[in-house]
Amino acid sequence: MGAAKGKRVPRAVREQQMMDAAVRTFARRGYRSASMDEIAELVGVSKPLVYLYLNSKEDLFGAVVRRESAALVAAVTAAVEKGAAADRQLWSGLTGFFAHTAEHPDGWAVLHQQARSQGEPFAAEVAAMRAEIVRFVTDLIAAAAKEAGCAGELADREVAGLAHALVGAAESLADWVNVSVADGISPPGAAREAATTLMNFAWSGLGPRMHGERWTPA
Amino acid sequence: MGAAKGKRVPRAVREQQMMDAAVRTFARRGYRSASMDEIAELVGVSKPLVYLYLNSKEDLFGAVVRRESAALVAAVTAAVEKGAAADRQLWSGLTGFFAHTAEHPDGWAVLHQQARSQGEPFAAEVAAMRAEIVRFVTDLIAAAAKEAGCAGELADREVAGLAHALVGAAESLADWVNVSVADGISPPGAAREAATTLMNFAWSGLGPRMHGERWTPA
Amino acid sequence: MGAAKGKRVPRAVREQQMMDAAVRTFARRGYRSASMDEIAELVGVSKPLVYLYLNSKEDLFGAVVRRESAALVAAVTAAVEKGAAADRQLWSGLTGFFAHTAEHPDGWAVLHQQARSQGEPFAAEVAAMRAEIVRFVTDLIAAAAKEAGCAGELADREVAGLAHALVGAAESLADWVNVSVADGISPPGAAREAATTLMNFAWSGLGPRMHGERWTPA
Amino acid sequence: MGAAKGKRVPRAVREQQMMDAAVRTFARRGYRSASMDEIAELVGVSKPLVYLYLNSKEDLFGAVVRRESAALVAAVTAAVEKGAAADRQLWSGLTGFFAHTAEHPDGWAVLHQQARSQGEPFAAEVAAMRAEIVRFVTDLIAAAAKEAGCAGELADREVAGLAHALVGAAESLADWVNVSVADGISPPGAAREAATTLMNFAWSGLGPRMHGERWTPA
DNA sequence: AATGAATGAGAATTCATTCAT
DNA sequence: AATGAATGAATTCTCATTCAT
Repeated sequence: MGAAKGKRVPRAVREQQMMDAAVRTFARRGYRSASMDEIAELVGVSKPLVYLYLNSKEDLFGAVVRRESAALVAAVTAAVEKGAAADRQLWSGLTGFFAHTAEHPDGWAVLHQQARSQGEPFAAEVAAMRAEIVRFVTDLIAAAAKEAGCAGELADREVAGLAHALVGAAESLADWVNVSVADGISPPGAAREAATTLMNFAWSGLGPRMHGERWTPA
Repeated sequence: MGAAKGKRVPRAVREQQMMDAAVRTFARRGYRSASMDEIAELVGVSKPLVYLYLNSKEDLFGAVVRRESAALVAAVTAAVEKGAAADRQLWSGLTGFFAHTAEHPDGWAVLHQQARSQGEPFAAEVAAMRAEIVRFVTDLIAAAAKEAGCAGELADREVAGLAHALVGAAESLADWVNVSVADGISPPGAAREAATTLMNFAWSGLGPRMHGERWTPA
Repeated sequence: MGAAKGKRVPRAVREQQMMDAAVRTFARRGYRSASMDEIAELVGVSKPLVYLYLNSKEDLFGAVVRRESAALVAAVTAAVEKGAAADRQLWSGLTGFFAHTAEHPDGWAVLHQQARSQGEPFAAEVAAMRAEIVRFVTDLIAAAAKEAGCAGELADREVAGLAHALVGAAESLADWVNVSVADGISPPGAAREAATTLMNFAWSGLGPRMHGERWTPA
Repeated sequence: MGAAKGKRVPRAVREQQMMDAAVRTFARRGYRSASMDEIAELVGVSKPLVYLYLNSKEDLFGAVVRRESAALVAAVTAAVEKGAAADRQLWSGLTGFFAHTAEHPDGWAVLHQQARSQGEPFAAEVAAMRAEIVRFVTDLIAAAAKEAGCAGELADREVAGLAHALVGAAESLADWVNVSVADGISPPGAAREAATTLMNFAWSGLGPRMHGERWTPA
């Protein structure tokens, strides 16, 4: 892969190529095992150029983490149908999430598996991004509770717990979908299917679900 | 530090000491960054002895992963109230899971964060263990469906998806609980609380929950 | 920083700017640690321009050494009161030496500390310059001896030794004065003071000095 | 050269071998240009062993500087005839200095040329050692002045200046002797000759010397 | 049961230097 | 007169691993 070997590419473009290669390499090898040599070779460029543009392995990883974080948040944000009912907003956001992770499995692996298992600079960065999403979900749950006229039934801590559970469930499903799909089935359908399954689980609950009740996007 | 520096310790004991040190080191540094030097020093023995007993870093990590996997599965299995209703079994298993991860944060970190982000030998091992748990949950859900007289309502794939979602939610909650508790609240109570929160989420669903419905262990 | 960033500067001027930056950088970092990047940045031009004008790091250092050598020799030569008595000539030359090294500490550091500790091309260059000064001093001592009617008392080798001692004493005093003065006392006065101290030491000797004898410029 | 290639040498011995090789290499190449590879090869050992024992290039250089500093101070101290007259003490100390620098030219080069031109950690260390010697000389001059009944004639600052001049003269002569002798003439005689020349210069002064006066050790 | 001595193989990082414009 | 893009060649340092006792 790695960019047609044409020489003299402008810096901004090269930097993106380098980050692309880095995402791929970090996802496959892990932060420590990935070598700057491999990344440079993947871009079709010498190592010093990578250092000239991105300073160090640590900086490169940081830049990658930030870029992928921002992309994920942007994808989810863009997918949410603002103004809709809380459950509908949740469902659309989840659809965006599953679609994005399916389309960018390496970016997702860097965020979810590599960055979190590295020490403080990176784990914290991803944790912050995740906290942002958890907060979004928390707000939606609280909003839904208010809409439903539920007063005080749900303690703040329980809402937070539910949000964490929901986000964790989504992450787990994303992995499962990506693994079981590999790269065959159409992502759009799969993303909506996964989001619906999750809403059925989270919104309706397993108990009611067993009596044939089901949550639907409509 | 760690083990008392008395010499001439029997092999079986030394091996456990080494694995203890390895769990701690791998959890804190990650597989690649952890050094055999640090592990040996933590045990208070020389590196060659670690190699004599555990062969290689890879083997040591594998042994650690297997030991921690087995311990986790054993803890969950032991906690399940066999013969009880499906939801009660689920709840008791989750309680065991939360209690174990809270008591063994390093072991849980090795399994959940480190082993999964390493290449094939280890990721597969953890995946197998996880699959075992997912299958257990899947069976419980299916059993509950049968109990409820739900026929064909739940496709196999959907059940599998729900199980994955539930397991992911549990993992996420485990991290959240361990972080937010640090080492303050009593773990037993925290584990039951987390399990209950998760059952409320998973079994009753967010929708019903908002109208005051709540799942209880009793 | 450094030179105003105006473009299109004539070559001769740019070359001096580059050598100025080089003197400063070599003095502070040493030959090996100084980087062409830093020098170029200090001038406010790109590295290729430095190479275009000065060929290589080695050439640049050589040019700097030669320029600073010549400047030092010129300063001393200009300060010597030709035709005066030998001791008076020596004193005036020393005054010029101390004044120059105080005014050009970076140039002096490059000559005295950096160039001498580098390999053959540069150490030899500085040694040649130093030899020139030693010869000048040697001649002065020989002349003084002749004036004093001292015949054969002083072997050539001893005169050479005395000259080397005197030059070394001057170098040492130059460092001491520059350090202890930092940038406080007026350099002109300091230079004359140092020269007088040294003449007292070298010409009168410590023994006589202790009985109140003292050498004076007049 | 470098130690018979026999394997399994005790650590303490190896460390000395490494420092010997380092002195030689640093003296010839300079701190920056010397490579750990070359040092290791000179010892007949692999690079990792050098790092295992001496930590880093910086630490190795520091260890070398401290060892050579201590050796020089010890040599001078041992050579001083305690209790003798001030000039005699000075002469004997100088003899020790010239003998030591002649016997350990690489050590002297590391101290005088390399360490001083490196940045703060090392330059300061050598400066401290040198200051110790300057103080010793200062005290001798002051003592001589007191012996001579010279009261207040010599200001403290002038004494300090004279001491600096004397030390610088000695350093310069050491270089000159080592260069002009290379490794031919008997060092003991050369050291005494250099010391005597310097005492003639410093103690009697050039002026008196020209009238046939001469300082003698006796 | 245990260790001091030693290394092969790599990894990140830096730097003087050139090419094409 | 001047520069953005690019690299070959080191160099420091680390680590899993073994040997001889």
